[in-house]
Amino acid sequence: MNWENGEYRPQQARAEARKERLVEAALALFAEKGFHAATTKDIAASAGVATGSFYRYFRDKKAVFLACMHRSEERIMGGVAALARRMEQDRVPLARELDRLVRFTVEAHREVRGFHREVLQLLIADADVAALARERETRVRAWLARLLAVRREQLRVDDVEAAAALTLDVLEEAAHRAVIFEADLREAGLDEERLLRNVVDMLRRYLLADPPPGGP
Amino acid sequence: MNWENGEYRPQQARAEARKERLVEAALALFAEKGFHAATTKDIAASAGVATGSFYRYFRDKKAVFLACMHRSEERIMGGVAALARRMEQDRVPLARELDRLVRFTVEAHREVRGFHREVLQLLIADADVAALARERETRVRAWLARLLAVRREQLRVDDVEAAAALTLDVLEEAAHRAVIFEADLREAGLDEERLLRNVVDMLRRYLLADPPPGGP
Amino acid sequence: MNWENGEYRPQQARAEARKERLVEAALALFAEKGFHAATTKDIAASAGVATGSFYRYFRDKKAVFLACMHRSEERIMGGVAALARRMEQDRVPLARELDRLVRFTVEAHREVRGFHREVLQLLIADADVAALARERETRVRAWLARLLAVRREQLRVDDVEAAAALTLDVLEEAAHRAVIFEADLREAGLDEERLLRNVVDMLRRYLLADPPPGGP
Amino acid sequence: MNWENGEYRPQQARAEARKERLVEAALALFAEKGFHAATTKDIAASAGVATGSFYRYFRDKKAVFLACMHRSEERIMGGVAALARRMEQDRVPLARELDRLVRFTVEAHREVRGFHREVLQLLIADADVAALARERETRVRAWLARLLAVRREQLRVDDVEAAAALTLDVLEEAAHRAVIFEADLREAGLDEERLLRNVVDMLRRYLLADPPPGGP
DNA sequence: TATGAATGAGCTTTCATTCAT
DNA sequence: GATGAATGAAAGCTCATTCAT
Repeated sequence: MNWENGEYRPQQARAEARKERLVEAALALFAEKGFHAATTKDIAASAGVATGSFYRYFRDKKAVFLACMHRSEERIMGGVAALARRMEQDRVPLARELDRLVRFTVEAHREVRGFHREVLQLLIADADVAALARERETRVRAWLARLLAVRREQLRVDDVEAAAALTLDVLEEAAHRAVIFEADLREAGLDEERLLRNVVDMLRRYLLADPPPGGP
Repeated sequence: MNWENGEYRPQQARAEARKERLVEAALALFAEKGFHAATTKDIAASAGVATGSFYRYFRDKKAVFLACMHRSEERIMGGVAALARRMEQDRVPLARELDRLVRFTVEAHREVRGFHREVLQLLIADADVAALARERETRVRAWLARLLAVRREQLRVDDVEAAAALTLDVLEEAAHRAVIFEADLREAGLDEERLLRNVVDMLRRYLLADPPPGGP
Repeated sequence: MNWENGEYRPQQARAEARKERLVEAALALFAEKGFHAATTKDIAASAGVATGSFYRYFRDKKAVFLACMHRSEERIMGGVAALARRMEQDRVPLARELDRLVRFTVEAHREVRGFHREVLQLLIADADVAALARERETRVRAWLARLLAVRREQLRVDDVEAAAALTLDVLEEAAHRAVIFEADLREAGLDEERLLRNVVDMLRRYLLADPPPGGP
Repeated sequence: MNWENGEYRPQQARAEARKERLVEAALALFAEKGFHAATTKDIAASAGVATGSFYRYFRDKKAVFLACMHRSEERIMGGVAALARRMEQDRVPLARELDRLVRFTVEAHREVRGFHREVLQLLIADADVAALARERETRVRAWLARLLAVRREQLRVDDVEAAAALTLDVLEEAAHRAVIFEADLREAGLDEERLLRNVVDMLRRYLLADPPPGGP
């Protein structure tokens, strides 16, 4: 057999597809109903497999949650890598890159959605979840810190570490607002575009030595 | 009888005190263990009443959660009102008020802590929770929008609505970071003070027409 | 609360009766179907209570099994004590006492029956069961050793310890045969009386310096 | 096809070897972990065949258990036959033959060990197991009865049938004690040798018209 | 009215058995 | 024929809710 971290590593294409479907189903259900409310039966049924089959691929419910976290990270990091490549190819001023970054973060979160909430939830209770989440955070933060560091001459802030951390927080929070609570936005008489323009403006003012003139 | 929104409105002082204790106990347990892990038996026992008595005061487990949300709002809004009064009494430039606001938000969250996490959790699955949360948000946002509006001459942003919304998001997110994930902060080589100074700086640059010179 | 060794010690008469019924039902079902085949649902239903109620009285399935062992021991030891008293009152030659002992052992086992088999079964897998069983054995063996020791002048064997152990084995085995496998006996063309007379005869020849003349 | 009593009767040598291995593996696992704890997956894996192949050779789990019983009987009866032959060759007094018989029984049980326990277990719940066990018992008892009958002039008991039955019981019980519960023996301050000498002594006193003088 | 024992639906997980490959 | 992944019924146990006292 071929087990690793409570997950079965399938050799065959069909098995891989099945496991894929299970992770996908779990991701959706965790996002929709939360970790506790989403039952393994639900997940299996939603993936079109029998209850027992779930346990061929994952040692227990937590294992599939961790797999979902990995999946979610892959997506985010895949996007981040693509973005980084694009930024490398056509160099533009940081002011415009910040705009891209904000738009990208929102799009990336649109897929991961409610699942993130569950991670925050289990973070407290479970050490494995906490470790994985922190690891991911650290990686993204490091990437952003490097990004800022190599553009230091454009910055007004000295403390690049702290700036990266706060920028990331703002990006995430804005994405949450835009994606998860669109209803809130509407009720507040706002819309996504108006919010995001303000976010970009705020980050520019905060980070850049020479922000573009004009408000959001 | 006198039921309202799944809660019993007690006439007698003793009953009022009991209900009080139940909400208090629930708030603590929800924050500590989460909505699902905190059992009604736990809550009742922790409040010093019998399991069955719980259901004299609340229609079900969700009802006490909503009551906790009200309680949590009362606290926040009480603090907000006190802050507003203080701001009214000794008028200082918005730049300094922003500093106060950030510190206050962190302190306010320190008390409500884990419970907030649960609200975010149930927000998605439950319409009542969502409605209540939105209502609260709206009220706080309106307050902040008014605060900014009357200091319009100090602002560089025109869209006060959007600015209030974004400012609130940043405040909340920063509070979460500072209060809930201190461990993360430490691991990232940061500390609360460094984070908060950056938050204040960012908000000043974003909001103020004439921000104080110097970085965070 | 009042928990002890995975068992709830009820204060009230009604609760006591319920627990009683549960132990009784468990004893019967374990004897009839074995530990694994007897489900907690079965036990609860057979005792006339809900599944969940089972777990108010016993921490888990093993706990009720241990309770059954205690119950079974109480019965055996109660009988042994009564027998010992009777033996004390009207002193008769050991030869006749052995007859009594055999008859008594059979009767005692008739009640406990198949449950004993389960004890033997779980003995191997579970340390708690093993400890309890060994303790009981030791106590009975000690009692029998004392019985023989004070009648030493009637014995032909010197090694009272070993004699007591073997006698006990023979008693138990004979009781099993007589009680559990009556069908076997019948098929073998035997009957209980014929078997027991042989047992008594064997023990007399083995133990007594001066066994009564004549065969079984 | 060629099915019989839930077992497939293979024609080919390779298939025969496979079935053999399955029975052997099952025997070991039943003895080690018990009927319920030993899974068909375990058994198949331990025999080096696929899970599904198990069901080509046995209708279900019970079928392999019955096959194990047959296998166990073959062993016992093989040993009995060998013993009988040896007894036929060098005729010695029954007193010495009893000693051999006791030692032999213990050795025979040492191999079958835990499996016997499982038979006792399933005996009650399952008619087929009971029938098979009874059949085996009957055969051995008949053999012992014949053995005693042809040595009738050395016996003090008349009822050879009953004597054979009881002797067998004692042999089995002693073997159990000696093999399975060595720990118990030690705790009781005894050892195997001391127990077995007493058993031989007891059987001699019980069976023989002219037992050797001296105690165990 | 307050109590807390009783309820039972529903959860996660296991495993004898089947069946597509 | 052999394989081992897939199946799903059923296990032990929990807990929101009810109800007799």
